Amino acid sequence: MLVNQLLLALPESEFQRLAPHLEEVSLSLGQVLYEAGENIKHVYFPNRAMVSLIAVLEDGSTTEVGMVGSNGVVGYPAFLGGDLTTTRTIVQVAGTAMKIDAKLLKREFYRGGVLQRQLLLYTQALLTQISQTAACNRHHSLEARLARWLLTAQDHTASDTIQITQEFIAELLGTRRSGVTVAAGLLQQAGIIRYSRGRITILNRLALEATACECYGFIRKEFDRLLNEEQK
Amino acid sequence: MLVNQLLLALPESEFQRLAPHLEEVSLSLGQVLYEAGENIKHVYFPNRAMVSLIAVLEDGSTTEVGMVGSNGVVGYPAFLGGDLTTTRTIVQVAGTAMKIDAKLLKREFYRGGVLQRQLLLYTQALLTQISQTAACNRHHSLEARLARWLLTAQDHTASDTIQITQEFIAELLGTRRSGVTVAAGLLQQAGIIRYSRGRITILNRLALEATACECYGFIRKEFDRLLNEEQK
DNA sequence: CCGCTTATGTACGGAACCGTACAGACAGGG
DNA sequence: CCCTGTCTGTACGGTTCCGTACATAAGCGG
Repeated sequence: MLVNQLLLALPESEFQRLAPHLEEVSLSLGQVLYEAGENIKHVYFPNRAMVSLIAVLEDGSTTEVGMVGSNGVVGYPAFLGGDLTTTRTIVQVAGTAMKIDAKLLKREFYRGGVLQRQLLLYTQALLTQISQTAACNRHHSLEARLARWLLTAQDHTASDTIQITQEFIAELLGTRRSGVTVAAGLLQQAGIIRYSRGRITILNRLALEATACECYGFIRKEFDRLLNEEQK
Repeated sequence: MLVNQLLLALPESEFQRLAPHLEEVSLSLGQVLYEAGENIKHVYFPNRAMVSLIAVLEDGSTTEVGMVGSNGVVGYPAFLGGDLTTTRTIVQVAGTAMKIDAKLLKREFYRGGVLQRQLLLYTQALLTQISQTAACNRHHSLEARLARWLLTAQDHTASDTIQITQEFIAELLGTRRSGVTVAAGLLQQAGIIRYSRGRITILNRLALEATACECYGFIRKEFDRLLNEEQK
């Protein structure tokens, strides 16, 4: 079902131009949408799925720089014009997305209109998210960053359980797996989450918010400002 | 003198539309172009000046997320549409810039054309820069990041001396001043730089490149690809 | 030339995290 | 029901960097 907010914000006439070319596809957990350096052929508008943008360093170490959910779009190089992406892009929470040919979207983008405006606003929101993440990575503790990640992940899903192993979280946070085990253990002991073999359940969201760094609220607020204001 | 590459890349006709509204202003060291959260009234196209985008956390700690020189533009929220900026923006290397009213630039941007294309390509380059910085901040040592910063700063200036105190570098790298002293001391002992009361001279650029992390070359290559390719 | 401000050098205990290793615990297939 | 692969818990020395403090040095104004 189409729930992507960028698409839903389009006026009927603009949406009808895209509609024939939108294909609903299912995104499965772990699916790689693009590898770093790859040419973008398709753009995805997630519906209740969540996708990570991951920077990959030469030694193979990784860091998640952005998370895209049903309020966003995956594949910004398609409309910004650079074509190639520099971040590995992986499905983190399974779901569906509306898929569209990159060149076609680019053509529609250059017509201007609400589509263009929405995509540019989303780009700015993403810039804020990534910028804040860069600062967060310098200043905030692993536990705080883990809490932030869990909150954001939950925002992008309906449910309060997330399927992901500690190994994978470690790659996103750019740290060791055993570090995640310790941090997650603290949260679990405090009764904030429950953890078992690749399934995390959030038990106490308020406490999680208290543990997370400011970056969670900061980014969320900016997304609201940029993307939800006009729906009033 | 106008040397900003984004403006120079415009065809004569487009440039003439902007020209009457462009004002050459001098940017002095330490000048704050925008504070975080501020509404953007003017956009700047630097000429041989360098400007830092700085994320500011609640406790006042800071981290530089991007550096803009004469190949770029300062004030992306003006044309992306979000108006407000979330990063403090400071002149790091004095020089001049072409200044233009934000609303006016936005209007020209929405006409499409080469201006729009150039600004969007630059936005993608900036996204790459910030993303890489986020990963860099997790994985690379202070010394490597310092070396990268010096190289990038030199790229944005004509000369091989940079005016900046260790205190200020510390704020950009998101670390302590005394940490910078140690890292800079290592570079100085190796004969790579010379340092004295707010003036750094780069003596051996090749050695500096060997010390810097991969992020320097990675970002530079992507900027070349996106912004210099079409001038062929 | 003196004194003051600003910039840099250095030190030191402590915290967070790394790299690595290994043990235990759980789930699913044979 | 056991075996195996996967996931999680834990440990430990080492490293980097933090927070803080204090000392030295370089320039500038008077």
